[in-house]
Amino acid sequence: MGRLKEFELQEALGKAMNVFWKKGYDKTSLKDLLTEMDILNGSFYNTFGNKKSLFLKTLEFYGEEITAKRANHLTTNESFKVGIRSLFEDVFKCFSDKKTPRGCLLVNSLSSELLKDQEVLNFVQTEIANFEEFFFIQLEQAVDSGELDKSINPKLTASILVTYIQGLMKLSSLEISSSKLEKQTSHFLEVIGL
Amino acid sequence: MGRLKEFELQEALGKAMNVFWKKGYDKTSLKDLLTEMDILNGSFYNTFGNKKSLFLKTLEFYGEEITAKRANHLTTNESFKVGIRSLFEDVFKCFSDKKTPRGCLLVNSLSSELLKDQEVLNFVQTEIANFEEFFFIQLEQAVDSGELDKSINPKLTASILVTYIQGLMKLSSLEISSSKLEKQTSHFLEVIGL
DNA sequence: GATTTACTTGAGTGATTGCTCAAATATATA
DNA sequence: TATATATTTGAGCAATCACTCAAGTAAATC
Repeated sequence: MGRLKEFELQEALGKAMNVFWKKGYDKTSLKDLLTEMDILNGSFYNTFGNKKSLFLKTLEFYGEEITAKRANHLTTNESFKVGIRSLFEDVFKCFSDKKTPRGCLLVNSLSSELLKDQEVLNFVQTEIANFEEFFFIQLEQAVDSGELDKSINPKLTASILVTYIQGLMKLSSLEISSSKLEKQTSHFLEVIGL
Repeated sequence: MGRLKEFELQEALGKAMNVFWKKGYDKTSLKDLLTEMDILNGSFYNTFGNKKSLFLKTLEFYGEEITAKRANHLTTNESFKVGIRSLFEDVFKCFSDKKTPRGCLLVNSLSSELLKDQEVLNFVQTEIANFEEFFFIQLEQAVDSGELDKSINPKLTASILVTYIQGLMKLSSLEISSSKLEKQTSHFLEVIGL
């Protein structure tokens, strides 16, 4: 059965994700990745194929580890209003956390050139669409149950939320004051009726 | 007084901006720039110093050429409501225009690594702050004149607008359907009372 | 213990990166 | 027309890029 792997795949993937998150895809060199993942050239290409292929795997990892956990705030809390605030609280907590890179992997690491790659573009589009769909379902439930006002349009509100969050992630990577973003978000939620 | 320049500075700057806009800072090579600007190595370094210095100049150029013209929609139209819709119309027109790169130069070209450069970060932060301040002033006027409801908070609304627009730019670079973004934006404006 | 198989190691690939520099060229002034 | 000065030209720099490959090593199976 041959020699055993000397590193844990999930652990290495997590470390790679952090590098891409912090430096962006283009500015992350193989040397950066190998150093952080603590493996050598051969092991890398043997396991992950190439840089882009690893990147796609870290996008998947991000979806499972980060986005999914954030979505949980909506499903585990008793109401949408409480849940969505809990979700944003989590986002802002990450902004202050020095260990977590600011912003969102999707926002930070994707260059225009990289998005010309159909495989990457498709993956990201799907990820965004899923996130929006998730919001939509949660919003619809909250409207149907009477928690939220009937005047709220779940479809459009879901897409507005996604757009706003993308902007928030961008601004946070511009080192805009976290408390400023927190205040405006709180106001934003009230104004759109959530 | 020596030999004359064989290219127009503003024209070359505009061409450079388009390359950065389309490919992002990192993925734009000097070869890309020289080809598009139609000048040679020496002329480049003689005139612009280096790649980063040119980039900062194109950011300035973008502020004057693109952002300023968009701001005009608010000052030349008779009301804020009409003006802001005219501004967004302009943005969406650019999304459909094949010649203009999708999204915003600031959103597309800035990598996390580049933002670690204090000069770049400061410039972008100021640009964003100015844009927000402009919205604030226009909103305040519209509220004072009675065009907009007194319940509208000009400061917070201005920052929400900036965040939303940043998100819109990001999503447009992800090739999200322009008509979808147009519909949700129209709804967004109504919901926040504009 | 021999063989097979998978992983690790590290030197090395050609291509590309941003940038330098000396020589050639063109223009305004003396 | 001669001189001073600014721009253009293109070869070439060291560094870095993603990636390859052959040799070495460790484990499972026979």
